[in-house]
Amino acid sequence: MSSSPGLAEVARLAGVSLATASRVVSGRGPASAASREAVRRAAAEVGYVPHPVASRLARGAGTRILFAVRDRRAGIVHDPFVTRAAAAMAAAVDADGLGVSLRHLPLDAAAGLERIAADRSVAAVVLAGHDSLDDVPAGLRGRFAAIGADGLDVDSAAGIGALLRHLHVIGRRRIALVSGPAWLAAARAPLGAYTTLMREAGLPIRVVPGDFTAGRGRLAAATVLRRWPDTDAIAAVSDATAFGVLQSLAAAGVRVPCDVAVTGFDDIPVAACVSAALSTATHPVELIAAAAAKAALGADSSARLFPSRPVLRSTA
Amino acid sequence: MSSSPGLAEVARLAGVSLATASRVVSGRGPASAASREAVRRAAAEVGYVPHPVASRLARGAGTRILFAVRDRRAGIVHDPFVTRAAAAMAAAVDADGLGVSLRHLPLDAAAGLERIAADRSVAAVVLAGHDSLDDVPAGLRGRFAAIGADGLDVDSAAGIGALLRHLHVIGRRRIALVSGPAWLAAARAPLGAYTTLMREAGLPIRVVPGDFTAGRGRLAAATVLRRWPDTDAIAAVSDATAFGVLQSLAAAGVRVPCDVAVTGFDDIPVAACVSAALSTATHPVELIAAAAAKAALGADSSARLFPSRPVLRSTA
DNA sequence: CTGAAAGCGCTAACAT
DNA sequence: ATGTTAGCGCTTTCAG
Repeated sequence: MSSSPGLAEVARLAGVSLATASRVVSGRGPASAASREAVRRAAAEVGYVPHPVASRLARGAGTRILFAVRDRRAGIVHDPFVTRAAAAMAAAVDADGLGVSLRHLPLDAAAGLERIAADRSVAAVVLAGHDSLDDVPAGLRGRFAAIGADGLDVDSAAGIGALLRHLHVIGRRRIALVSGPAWLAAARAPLGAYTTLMREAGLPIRVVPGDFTAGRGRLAAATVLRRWPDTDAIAAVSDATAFGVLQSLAAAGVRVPCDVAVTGFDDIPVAACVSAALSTATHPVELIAAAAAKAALGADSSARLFPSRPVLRSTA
Repeated sequence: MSSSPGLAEVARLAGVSLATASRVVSGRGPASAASREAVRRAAAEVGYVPHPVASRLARGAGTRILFAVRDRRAGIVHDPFVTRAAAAMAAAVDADGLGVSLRHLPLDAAAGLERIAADRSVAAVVLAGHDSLDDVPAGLRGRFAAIGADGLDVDSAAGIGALLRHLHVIGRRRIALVSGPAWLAAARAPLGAYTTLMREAGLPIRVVPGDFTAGRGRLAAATVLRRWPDTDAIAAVSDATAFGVLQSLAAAGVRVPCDVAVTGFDDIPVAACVSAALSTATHPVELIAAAAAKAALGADSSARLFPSRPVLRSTA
């Protein structure tokens, strides 16, 4: 009933050395079937729970994976996609006894990456928003991955392609694309897919640049309507952009999908819900979560009840 | 130019003992101004970067804070609110060299909590979805916080109250509430606020239970319309519910806000955008993020390009 | 294949 | 206030 049986306890009970017990439990290094069995049994008997922190310290490995997001705005860490990703990682590494931390990196990330490489508590790094991987320090070699710049990304060309084909199938022949910003590497694939497919089908190319936001989606739709009034479909490269397009079309009295069909990309949760600009009240989830983390760590913050502010829009 | 100067190096350079250096650097324990200064200088000189993992191992503290969400569905870890919270924590603990991991706990969480308490890699725990804190093991005492059950929550009573007052100001007198499930502690505050305010204002009480989802919002709105046809406002306790209400009203030909005003709660990002059910394509952010985490940790997964599936709804 | 021993980098008594 | 001395729990050469 001691606090927590360690590997030493297990080794003694199994009649082997600490080293052997370690080899068996961690699965690295040789071990005879006999001792393997003995250690297994002993571990089960005393209810051995490994201590990842000790293990990692001994190995010189860190205990957290750092999710570093490069962006102009520090608020990027609250971006829905970033949070989805961070949470997914946090769930993914749980079983390994690791955690993930999230960090915003300004555009000139070189220095930031050096500091990360020097931090021995960092087991590995996941980068996002890094178009070029040239500035990744050597110290990170072998222990980082880059979403969106490393072949590690959604197959947006195929996704957009499937949607464009669908539009063609339902008879649309004058399809416009609201693309991502031209300078963004991640925006090339959808644009390429669009261009290729339109050419193959002998259809006109109608591209208006966007930036993944609803605001630019609104502008883009207006531009499309003005420049090519006979457009019968608009494909946007993000759901947010599509929402903007829809708003713009509604304002112009264009019926969807009879007059103009619209497609987005992402399938964010609300994509399935219609809505009007909603009157509501804020819910400071981030503040509360951060406070909870601090509180759990022992810092007794005074604030326990967080204010909610009404946000009045068009429904009330 | 050695790999990483340790505290020993700093201590030697500062001409003090390891212990003193530790005291200064960690800030715990006494230290004369003189040695404090010496250590500071030495640390800066060699570019000392503390090793949180070693520190925490020596202290017997864990290296991650575990966000444990109790719910019926394992998919709760992808809930937008959960991800927002998890990401916010991950950003909050970054500076401390800690990480956060995310875990789903089934409804009979007792066993799960025991295991968490026994895991020495866990520095602290943040609980969500735990209405009662009776089943929290003693081993977690002093190192956990509970969102929603510990006074650590949004002030929803005030938030809803402000909205209701607004509705009253704009002349609404027959206000219905789509509440949360009756058995949920978190649902009591909004309901209480509503009841109190309606009574004080001498207005009728019209409550229909919901469950925070859009689906129940739709049903609830229909119920309201049938039961109290003269209702001129519907307050929902979540934005998702409000979206459902809006859909239902639109289907019934009720104009918003002229006929019926609607309010939600949460201010989720899309609350400001209108939309029709959108045709789009999936974007498996979670899969990619999890793969990225694994890849960063050295597991060479084969999948690098993740499939996107078209989701056809009403706009195309 | 196995064991003894020397750490990983820092902290915490205890004594001075 | 400071130094000495054991560890934290596990890994890993290096012999045997």
